[in-house]
Amino acid sequence: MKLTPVMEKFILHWGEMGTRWGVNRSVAQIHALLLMSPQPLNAEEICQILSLARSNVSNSMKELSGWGLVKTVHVLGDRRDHFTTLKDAQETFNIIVEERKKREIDPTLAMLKELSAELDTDKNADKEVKERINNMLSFLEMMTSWYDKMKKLPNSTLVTLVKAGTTIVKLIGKG
Amino acid sequence: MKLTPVMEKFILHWGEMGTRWGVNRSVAQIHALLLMSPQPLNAEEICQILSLARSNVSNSMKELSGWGLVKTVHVLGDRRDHFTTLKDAQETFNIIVEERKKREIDPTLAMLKELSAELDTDKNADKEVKERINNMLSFLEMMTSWYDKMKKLPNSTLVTLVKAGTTIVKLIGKG
DNA sequence: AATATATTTCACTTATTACTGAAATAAAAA
DNA sequence: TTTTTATTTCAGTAATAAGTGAAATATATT
Repeated sequence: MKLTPVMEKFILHWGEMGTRWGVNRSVAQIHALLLMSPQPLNAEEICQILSLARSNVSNSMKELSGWGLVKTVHVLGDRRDHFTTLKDAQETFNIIVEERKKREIDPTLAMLKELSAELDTDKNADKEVKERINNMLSFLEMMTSWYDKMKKLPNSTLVTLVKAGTTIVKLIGKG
Repeated sequence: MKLTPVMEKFILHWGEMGTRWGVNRSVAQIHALLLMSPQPLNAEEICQILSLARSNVSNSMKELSGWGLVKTVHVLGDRRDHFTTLKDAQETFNIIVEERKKREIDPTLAMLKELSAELDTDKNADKEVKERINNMLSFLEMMTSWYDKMKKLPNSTLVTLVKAGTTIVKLIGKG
């Protein structure tokens, strides 16, 4: 496959953005390439298009699979693995949010709960520190319980909600 | 100031999490320390408590100020700068979201608009590529316009909304 | 102005992460 | 079973980012 200038720009931008999100450039570039590619691509093709080492692609595919962003598919009469990614922005977003929650928010919640418990049994614990830990803990709990409810809704309902925007505020009689 | 075991755990965890979010460990640790500290701290104290070089603290403070997370204050009769951070989880969250939007979403939106325009003037542009770029663009536009509306609301209203959760869905007659 | 203190800059070192290429392993075809 | 093809592992290298300490600059005090 030959990259069009548009594809190339997209891939390069995605690669740079990836680095800001703790995803390495190769991984993000491969994801971007698969987003643009009309067909699934095999590892060899990815190497060639992005000028990456075969081993790098192999590891990157594992990383992307770990995020649930890439699927391995097969082409009739071809032994090699081929890769595709979800093409819908909203679904992609949902997956990334879910993964980040699992990797970053959940451990933080666990840590805060632990600390909160420790502070409860400690008589000379600083009151302010206690307050702040609990403030953080309840904020995160509020957010995650909201998130858990929202993720049960179908995407179409979410879109309706988001588009309704602040008219909801009027319905609920606040603001 | 002497760190309690709770503070220490919190700071170390925050430091690790920072690295996953593209913030370096020192910066995140300093932020965590200021979150816990009852009083504003000067650079020297921060060095000593976290065992960091003076220059590292200097640069980290600049980084944190850039994010709008830290304020410089003064103590009567002391020439040195002292630093504090917002103590409220929700406000902190708001600031970080706003900054990340500015740094990551806005440039991506600009890029997508550019590509979308390019594809419009290109007669042999791949239809699918066009579709995906536009799908992404409209998703991000939807999200940012929603975000812009939400950020105008006072925090208390947001809390009400979040706590209402899916009961809103019933009000709006969906799901 | 001279001295003392506080802060920043910068060249350098150290640590971390990304990437490569060769070798090992796995899987299929002959 | 041997050969071919595909994939992964891994040790080493390259690139990047983080952190240090000395020197320079800035700011206040005497």
